[in-house]
Amino acid sequence: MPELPEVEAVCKKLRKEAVGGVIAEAFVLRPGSVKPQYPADLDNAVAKTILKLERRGKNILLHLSGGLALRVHLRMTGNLFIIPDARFHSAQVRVYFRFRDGRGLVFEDTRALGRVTIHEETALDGLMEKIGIEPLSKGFTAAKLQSMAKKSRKPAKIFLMDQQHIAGIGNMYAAEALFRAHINPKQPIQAVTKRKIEALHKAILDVLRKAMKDAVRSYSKPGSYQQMDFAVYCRKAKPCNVCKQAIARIVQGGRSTYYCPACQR
DNA sequence: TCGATCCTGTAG
DNA sequence: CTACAGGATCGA
Repeated sequence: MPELPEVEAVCKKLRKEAVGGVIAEAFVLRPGSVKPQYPADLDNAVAKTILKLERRGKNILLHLSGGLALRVHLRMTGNLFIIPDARFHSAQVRVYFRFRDGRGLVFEDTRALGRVTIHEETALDGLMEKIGIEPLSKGFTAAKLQSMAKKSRKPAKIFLMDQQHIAGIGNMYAAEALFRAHINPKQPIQAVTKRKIEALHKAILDVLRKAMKDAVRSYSKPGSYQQMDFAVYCRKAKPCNVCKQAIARIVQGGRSTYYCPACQR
């Protein structure tokens, strides 16, 4: 489930507990979770201190001493958190680090689609260059969105989910933002009117900020993501809150898209 | 830009 | 049993 707000919530919680931690040992319980690297590469984290933790799009970056950084991507079902004793971790944990003080930094991931990789800081910069603008940053203005939209012929929904344009928006919040802005997900983003692009800009901010509050709240208990009240997402055939028309489900880029055919023309 | 792929779990 | 799940990447 994690999109930007959920990943941000994970980071907030983790930052307090993990920064300053010294890694004593790395354990790869599922080799696939560290691909395309070798499990042994994570051993390079041993004896390093976690200096700083940040989020970039949906990536969690743990900067270590010695010019290295861990990159964690939660994908669909991942979660990253601290446990008091590294020895007592759940069966779903794919990778974990034991701190010198005995605590565990664990990467739990039911579907095992997520990844934990280690990089030289310089190499990481290269990877992160491809990630688009942070939607909650100052630079993300309606004008900026407009200028990006003008250059893309992608359907609006696909455009929003493309991490190279805007970082951190996934399937749920893309659908919700488009609904609020009355934009048809199939419409080429290029062809969306300036007025609607402005509405979309506001919708993105509103949806993400709202979800951020929910996500932070829900993280008092680890392991579960809060869901906001969705207007269209996962509401196939249910009546639209605004016009009572049945919410439609279509497939775009192999993913479900939910929208109101009446409100989003 | 489409489809396959990486995985497991759950709902119908 | 099949369909579907909030993501990203790769090759055709």
